[in-house]
Amino acid sequence: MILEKKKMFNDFSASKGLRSTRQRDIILDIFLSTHQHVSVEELYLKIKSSNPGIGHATVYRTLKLFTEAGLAREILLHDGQTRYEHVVKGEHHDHLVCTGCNSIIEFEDETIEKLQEEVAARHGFLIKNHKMEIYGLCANCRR
Amino acid sequence: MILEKKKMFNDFSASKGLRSTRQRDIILDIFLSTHQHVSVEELYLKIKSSNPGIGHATVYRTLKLFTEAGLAREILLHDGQTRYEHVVKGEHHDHLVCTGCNSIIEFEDETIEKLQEEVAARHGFLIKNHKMEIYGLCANCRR
DNA sequence: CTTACAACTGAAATTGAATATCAAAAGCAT
DNA sequence: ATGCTTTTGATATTCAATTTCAGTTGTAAG
Ligand SMILES: [Mn+2]
Ligand SMILES: [Mn+2]
Ligand SMILES: [Zn+2]
Ligand SMILES: [Zn+2]
Repeated sequence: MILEKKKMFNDFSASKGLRSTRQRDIILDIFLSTHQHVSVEELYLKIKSSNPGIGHATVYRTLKLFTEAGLAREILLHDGQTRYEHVVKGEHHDHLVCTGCNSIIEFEDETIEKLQEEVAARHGFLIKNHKMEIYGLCANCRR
Repeated sequence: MILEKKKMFNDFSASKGLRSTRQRDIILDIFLSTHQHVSVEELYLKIKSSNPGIGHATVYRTLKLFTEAGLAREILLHDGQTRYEHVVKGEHHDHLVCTGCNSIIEFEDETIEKLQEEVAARHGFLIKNHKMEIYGLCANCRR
């Protein structure tokens, strides 16, 4: 799982002529060890604690590379913090976002995905990706 | 249509004890005259050209009021610009966003909306609102 | 093992959207 | 008209994110 991701990034680096650096290895390790939907700042602080030398800019740059390489996905919620989640090959999910406690529930719905394809086809539109976020209150926050 | 919106905002203002000001009237007029999905900066520039006195902050503040009043909706795409679109009472739509030419196609799909309700119900989640954006290439940009 | 050079890094500066501040102006109930 | 409160807008500030650039590092060739 983790090795597979590292291989993915190695292959990506090779294909792009990128170099292998200590910083990228460390950032990938720590990213893979975080929970889903980690914010850049959260990740940066976690990295700092074991590797004080690594800079802000490098973390931002490297997360963009992970996204390009297909092992991370950018998430923009409504809190001004960009988050990244882990991409699992062949899987896709969307989000229920609780505005009460900020928790995020993931879900998959094959029928919705199919209908999206149909909508796109009806407009001659070629889908690259999509996002769907449902905002509201989770079971805990409702009562 | 436009009169109805103005009434909506008047009612909202009254209910909140807000005052009626020249600036809010102008901003509402010009907002209602813009295309869908106008960015704050676009709107601000349009306002400036006929009303040089009106400030940046007022435009931001007033758009938030429109959103609260239920006649505008905030849209965050991936270009770092907050956009606002017109809300038509009783209607809802989502977006196909072309990454080639930045055009936006609106669509409605009642079945998808129903399925979202079901997903939420399955998780005991109470929906307040949602957004769905499908990114890709429009018919023109495909070829 | 050098050397050469492009890629990479990180501290610091910069950008840019959005918000906060606060004195002056304007709305409104009396 | 008066008095009080809201609103405004120039300006400052915030904060995430990007850019800059001099120094460092990876790597391929000699
Ligand atoms: Mn997720
Ligand atoms: Mn729209
Ligand atoms: Zn919750
Ligand atoms: Zn297009």
